[in-house]
Amino acid sequence: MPRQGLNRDAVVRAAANLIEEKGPAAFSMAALAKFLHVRTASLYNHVDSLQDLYTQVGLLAIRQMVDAEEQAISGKYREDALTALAEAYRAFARDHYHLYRMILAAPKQENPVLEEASFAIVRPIHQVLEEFGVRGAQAVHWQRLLRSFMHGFAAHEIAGGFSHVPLGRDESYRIALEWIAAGLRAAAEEGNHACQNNGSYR
Amino acid sequence: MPRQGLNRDAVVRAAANLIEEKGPAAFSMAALAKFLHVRTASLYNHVDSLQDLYTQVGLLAIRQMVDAEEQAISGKYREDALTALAEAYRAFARDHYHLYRMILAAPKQENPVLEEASFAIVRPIHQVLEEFGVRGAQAVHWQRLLRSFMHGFAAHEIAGGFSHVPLGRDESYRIALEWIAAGLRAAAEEGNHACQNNGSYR
DNA sequence: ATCATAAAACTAATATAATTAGTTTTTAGG
DNA sequence: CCTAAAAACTAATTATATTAGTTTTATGAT
Repeated sequence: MPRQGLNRDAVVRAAANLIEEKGPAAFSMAALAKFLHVRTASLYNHVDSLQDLYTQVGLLAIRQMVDAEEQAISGKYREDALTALAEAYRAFARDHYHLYRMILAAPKQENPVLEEASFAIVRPIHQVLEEFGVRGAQAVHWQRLLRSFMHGFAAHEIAGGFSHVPLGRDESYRIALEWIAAGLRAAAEEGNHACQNNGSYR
Repeated sequence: MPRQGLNRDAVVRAAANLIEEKGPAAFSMAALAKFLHVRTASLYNHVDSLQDLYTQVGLLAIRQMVDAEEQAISGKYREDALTALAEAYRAFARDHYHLYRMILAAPKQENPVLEEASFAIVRPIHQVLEEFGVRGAQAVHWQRLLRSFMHGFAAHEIAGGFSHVPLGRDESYRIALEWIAAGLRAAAEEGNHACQNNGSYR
């Protein structure tokens, strides 16, 4: 048994690759073990359980996604940053869609690690909103709108839910983002001279 | 063996109930069989496979959701209809969130049945857009925006992704819908006196 | 160099899952 | 009342995750 030199990280990365390549349906401890030229039981030296492995893969996916987002917006501002962010989000979901699913597929109970990591996904979004001058409570509301839209669009695109009509999805995405950008400008404007009615937004 | 009087429909409904109650993790052919006071193998008289069962449960969920949407908007118009539709969508996802997941969890390959049924989910949305006077290509784009937002919001809410900040999610939802309504009014307006530039939207 | 120890692999076994084949029982219609 | 299809059953197969206990390999201290 020539030692394989595995560790937790290598196992998680291999799992992510395998899931991304063949899909989660084809994934199993046995499949991963075969891929790594190791017996199934050996994986438990590095990983607590299949659930644990899934959690780790989810964390990895989140980190990759946040990286992509931050890279996309670096050096860009306002509308450009918004477009770049949204395009990066969509591209990641499209190109790594098995991984993308695992991010939100994690059960909401427990998993404080994943909870915290998914917090990181919001940071680039808030940065863009900040540039638009949208702050405070408004920033929370608009972050939710933007994130919901991006995720929903990606989810439908992945599931093939937009394919009935051949009309360009790129076009749909662009139009939606333009309207959201207009909303951000309006919200920033409103936020500027709104000091007396601080409690009621809009 | 006092015959249980099962049929395809009863099995599917029981599966849906069981999944909704205990979650998909606790679901299995064995669990369903026990619930129905039947041996596991007997289920295969009514259902081809676990996959088949999942597909059927997904179809059932879609039907229930469309019903809820149509009931919500009946007798309402424009902004009222939009609000009612969105609220019904969100409520369904919240109250039946295990079922809601199965709607989009279906693999995009095969499953023409489910593909067709999910088409029905769009109909109520288009009806609302029609009332706003949004038609043609615009209707497709705005339907995608609205549907993406509703799904994304529901998905994040279900996953607990909005809970970090205690700021009201109801408020966020309301604000977003108001902005979308404004967009629909603008799109309808633009659509009315746009006859020469038919090809480029916005 | 050697050797003790912890980690990393292994073998073997258990429990549970989905699924299929083949058999018996029930029930509804002629 | 009897027959044939449907609905239940038993039993077996294959695959899964997981655990216990064992052997091997590196590595770091002597």
